[in-house]
Amino acid sequence: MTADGAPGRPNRPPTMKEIAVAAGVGLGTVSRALSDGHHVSAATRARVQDAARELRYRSSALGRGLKRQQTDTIGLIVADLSNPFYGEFAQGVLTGAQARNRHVIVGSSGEDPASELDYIDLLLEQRVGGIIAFPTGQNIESWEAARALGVRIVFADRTIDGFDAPSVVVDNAGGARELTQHLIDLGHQRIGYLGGPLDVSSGRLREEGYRAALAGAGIPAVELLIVRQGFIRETAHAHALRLLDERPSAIVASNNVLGEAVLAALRDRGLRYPADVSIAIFDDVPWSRLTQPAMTVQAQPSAELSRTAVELLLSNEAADAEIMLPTQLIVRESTRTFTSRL
Amino acid sequence: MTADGAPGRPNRPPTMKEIAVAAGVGLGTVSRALSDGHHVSAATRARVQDAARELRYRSSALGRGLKRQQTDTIGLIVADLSNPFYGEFAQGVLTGAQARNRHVIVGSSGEDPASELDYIDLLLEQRVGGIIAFPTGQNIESWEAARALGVRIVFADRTIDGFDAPSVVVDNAGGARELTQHLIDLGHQRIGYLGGPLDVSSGRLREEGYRAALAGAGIPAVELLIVRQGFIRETAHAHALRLLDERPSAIVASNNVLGEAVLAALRDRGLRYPADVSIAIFDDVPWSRLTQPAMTVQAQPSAELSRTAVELLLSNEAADAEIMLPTQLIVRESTRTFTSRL
DNA sequence: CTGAAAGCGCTAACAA
DNA sequence: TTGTTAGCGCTTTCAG
Repeated sequence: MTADGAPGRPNRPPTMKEIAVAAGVGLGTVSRALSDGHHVSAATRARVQDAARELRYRSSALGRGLKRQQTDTIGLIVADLSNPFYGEFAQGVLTGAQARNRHVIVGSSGEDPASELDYIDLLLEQRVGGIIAFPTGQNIESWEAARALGVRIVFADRTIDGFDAPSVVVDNAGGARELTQHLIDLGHQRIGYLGGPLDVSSGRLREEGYRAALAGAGIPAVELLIVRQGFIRETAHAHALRLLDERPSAIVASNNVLGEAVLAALRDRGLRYPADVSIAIFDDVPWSRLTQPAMTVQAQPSAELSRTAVELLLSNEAADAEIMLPTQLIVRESTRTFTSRL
Repeated sequence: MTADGAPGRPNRPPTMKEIAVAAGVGLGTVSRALSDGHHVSAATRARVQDAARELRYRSSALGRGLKRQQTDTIGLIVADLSNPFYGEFAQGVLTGAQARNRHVIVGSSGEDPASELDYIDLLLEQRVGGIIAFPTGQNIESWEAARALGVRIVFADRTIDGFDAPSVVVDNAGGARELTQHLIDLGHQRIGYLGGPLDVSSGRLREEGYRAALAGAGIPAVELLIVRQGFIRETAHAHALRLLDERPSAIVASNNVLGEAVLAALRDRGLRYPADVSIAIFDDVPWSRLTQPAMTVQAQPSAELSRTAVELLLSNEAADAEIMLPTQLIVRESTRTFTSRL
């Protein structure tokens, strides 16, 4: 009725040796019977398994890891789990890991290199077998060190110059360019851009895509219309307001959080979209089709992104394998033909 | 210039023994110098630390955990990381854990007891020190077993009948009641409810709150207006449509994903809110203020929820400590006075 | 303050 | 097929 052992006092789980005694076999036999099952007679194996079940045996990943000098652990470093993009990605990684009998230590860097470094060290201490990360772009030496230690590194969404790791990214430049081009096709010229920092490759490439579209149409880039910030919620609102005050006729927001900020800023200023300003967002999230009008977005295949990242981690792709996934432009109602105000 | 050691071949990280040799001291001294630093002369400690830095020493959590028979690992089992509510919660746990030099193995059960069981077993194998979970309500025996093994359990948002664990919840019943009462105060009588499963305590309590509000106002509960489903995205849309077809004048959605589904269903049916039907959502998310009209919600203090969960896990509160956090009704524009159609 | 040694639970190599 | 043994890296006695 009650739990076995003295309740209240933390019980130690049974060890293999105890199973061996209970089953009347040697230690090695238990190990074999419980793992591959090779080199053990069916009868013995059954006896061992019975004993293990009886005593509620739980193998110790600690002992196994120490002996084998490797673990089944995957490290995942995202930028911010409260951003649904990372949430979906992490969910995908978890699902993939569970299917392969692995578990995941998750870290969230907040785009802060110091925090990222913390996590790298931590994961190394845990002797993880591999790490999937959205790198901040710093800490190259630690990434090198990790790899030198035999830890497989896979970068998602971003790459780092000077450090080749297998990576899976979306076509950031192409996607941003297409998004901007869509606005240009609608007749917009004064197109604002609310973007992330340039030292993150995805941020840089999206801005390049934006600029490329402008250049392709012969529209000069106006620096006042290009506002950069940290991809982070905190400061986004103020930046969005600043951008709005430059009176663009359309705005490209380079991720979903920034898109939220633009909408909030719009509301603050009493402006309406797409009447007063067209809005296009890089990154799709569930709410984008719920707003009235619904948002025009460049969707990223987040499920495929995470699935590919896990595959890449567990496969033997070369270090310079860079898989690029296409984005998909979804035109809804937040963008419309430019009409001069007044 | 290149990494030390033969590049390409997975290098083994240096062990304490190697540090000991390099620093010309004994193994035990290295351990002491690198951990508490007690019982070691300042000079020796400095020498050891230098050697450790020199050789890029990374302690092995495996060795330490095996010897100490405990780890700094925290297990976290949520229902679905792609749901922003869990994303925010997980982010909070990660932040709290990092501040306390702990790391987190995250699992996502998808509300599936079998998956939850998988994760419990896995975390037990890893010899985690504690687990924070949104329990499915099943697997009581495994929770018991975990506790018997000395693993501290903290439940978040939900409790399980028949298993007392320290827990932090929000006032689900009170919050749902208040949300429903708000609708009643606006003159609504035919109030639909889109809810979660009854075997999850938060789902059950929210429905009870809804029913209590109705009962308090002398409004009979109409079972056709009460639609239950899995708190999950997949089937939510169809259920929302079904509920809409019952022609309620107002709807309570019992979490943010269900709220999304209601909005999408509304759009499908060509209905408008709050003109055709008032909408109130349990659970606040960033997009709720971005829709036009903005959503009336019952906000949960997710930051406080996760912070409390971590504190509870790391403290020594009694097993039956149940901390209940208040929710906050935020009335926006999606609810309005009932006016008979036609 | 410091060194030596035992042993945590497990796997793998070697004997039998 | 099975038992025995060594040892993974670390902490923690116990001597000195």
